[in-house]
Amino acid sequence: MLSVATWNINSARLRLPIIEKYLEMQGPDVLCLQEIKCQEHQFPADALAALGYEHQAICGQKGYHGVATVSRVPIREVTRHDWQANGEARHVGVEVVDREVGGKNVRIDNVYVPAGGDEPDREKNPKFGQKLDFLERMTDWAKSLDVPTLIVGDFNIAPLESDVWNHKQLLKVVSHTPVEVETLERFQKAHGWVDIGREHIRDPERYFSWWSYRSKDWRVNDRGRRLDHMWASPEFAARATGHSLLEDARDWEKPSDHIPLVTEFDI
DNA sequence: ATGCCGGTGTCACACCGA
Repeated sequence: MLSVATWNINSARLRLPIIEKYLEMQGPDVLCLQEIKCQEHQFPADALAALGYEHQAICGQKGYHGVATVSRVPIREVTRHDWQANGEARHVGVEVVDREVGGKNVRIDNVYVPAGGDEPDREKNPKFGQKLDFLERMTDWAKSLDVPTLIVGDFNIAPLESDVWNHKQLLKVVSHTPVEVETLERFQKAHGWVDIGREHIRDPERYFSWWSYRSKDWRVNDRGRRLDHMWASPEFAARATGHSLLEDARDWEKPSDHIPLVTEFDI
């Protein structure tokens, strides 16, 4: 049994109390955090180790972005890709020690895809181009993968109509534009990734993982999007036995605007 | 719904999120 969770935490330091609450409540074997918003030496490593998450791979930077994978089962950091080619901390890849699928140790890649700015036009908005380029480099990486891999994190794209509160209203909003969805589809096809979330909560059922801070009464208005994902190699995904969301976490004290997702595997 | 919120960093604001 191996359980893996992903959560865009929007500051690991500010939200240490709810990280601890989550780990004590759900106790996944591995937790992948995005937007830790700190440098590696500022990450609350000791507090998480005290809860049993002593194996850690942290890729941070000052103030923004940053990812960390913490685990209570042994992991080995294997890569940090700079898929945006600008030095930002948006990926860390680990191997899970002695957990095999098809005779090979499984890998978990934790990624924070760039948001992409406001305007969905790479001529007017360089950040949008950087987001697409990031995904193209991820796709090149995926083509060469030869180990069972789980890639999780904030993809900052809600690909399906049922992944957003209003498909038509969001067609020109970055995160749900056709060009982003097509670019993500090319990534998916490059490795045959299985969208584990949608294997368990099937389209067209509502499935959101993020609600803006700006919309009051998030539960009433429910203007959410599915920006966070857990995608696995086919043979790895076949071992998934369960998948769930923790919507209640959006109402915790000083909440993140994202909620945690977790998948259990028979490994 | 281009923001009514909410992070960080440096010191009243900028910049970022999506």
